[in-house]
Amino acid sequence: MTINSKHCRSNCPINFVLETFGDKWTLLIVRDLMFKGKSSYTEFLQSDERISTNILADRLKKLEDNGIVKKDVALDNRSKLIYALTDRGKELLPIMLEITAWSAKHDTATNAPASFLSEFTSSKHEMITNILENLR
Amino acid sequence: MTINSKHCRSNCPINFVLETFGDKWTLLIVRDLMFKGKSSYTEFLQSDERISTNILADRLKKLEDNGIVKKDVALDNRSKLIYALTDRGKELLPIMLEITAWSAKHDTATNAPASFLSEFTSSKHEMITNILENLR
DNA sequence: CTGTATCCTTAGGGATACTG
DNA sequence: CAGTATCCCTAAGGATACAG
Repeated sequence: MTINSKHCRSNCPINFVLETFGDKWTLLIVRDLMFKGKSSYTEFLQSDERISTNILADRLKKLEDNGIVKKDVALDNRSKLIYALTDRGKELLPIMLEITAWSAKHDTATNAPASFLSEFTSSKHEMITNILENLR
Repeated sequence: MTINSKHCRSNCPINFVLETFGDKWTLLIVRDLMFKGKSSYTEFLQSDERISTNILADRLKKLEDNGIVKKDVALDNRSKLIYALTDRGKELLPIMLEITAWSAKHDTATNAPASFLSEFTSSKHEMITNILENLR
């Protein structure tokens, strides 16, 4: 499957991710799934950045269309829907960690744990496999 | 220096980069500086994605304000201006490479060299120091 | 709980002309 | 060469009400 097969400004790989993630909201949903243990619509709504309901619905749909997120009925509660990252979505992890590292280094106000930077620098690979194991 | 000290939706590191790069154009300028050897206003204008002149001026200004890009007079031609990445800008390289790798894996139309993925996977660190050396 | 629908406002962006 | 200045238009986004 090719993402955004319809309209692409160029065939550049950087531009490719911009077509999907080049807005202020999409990546926050990925973050919530990847690091915050969130999986439901209402949980996404409650993030600090206060996404509005119509934007959230739109971005979730696009993420599904692009094969980054999948939606399933909860096993324990049939009226509840569960969002999760697909394998393709999980593979965004190295990007997300590099972003976190860059921010942690350059933004004094960032809330990344102080230990993160040194841990990431010294054992990047172990950290990635570790997190991936805990992502179901 | 703290980027975006004025208005921040949250103190999350992911959100932090979104405040600067969460649009369709900013990262393309970084790409042009980092990988395409571009350094002048007119060179940026000529990219495949066809940025318009007012948007380019706006994004260059913001990148300067955020300490990611610096502007200098050319040594050989005093009426020519040269843009370059600051150290902070160069430190975006790991993010850019991870983005390229993800795209190369998931977009069949991407124009990243076929060799890139295997080279990046096997010798990430060497690749990064190599590129950094050639970035002046 | 998970969205739609609607309304309204603003920001982003294209095109083009012009300038020191 | 490196931008400003305009004009205009659309997409993005906030608020809120409503619905299966």
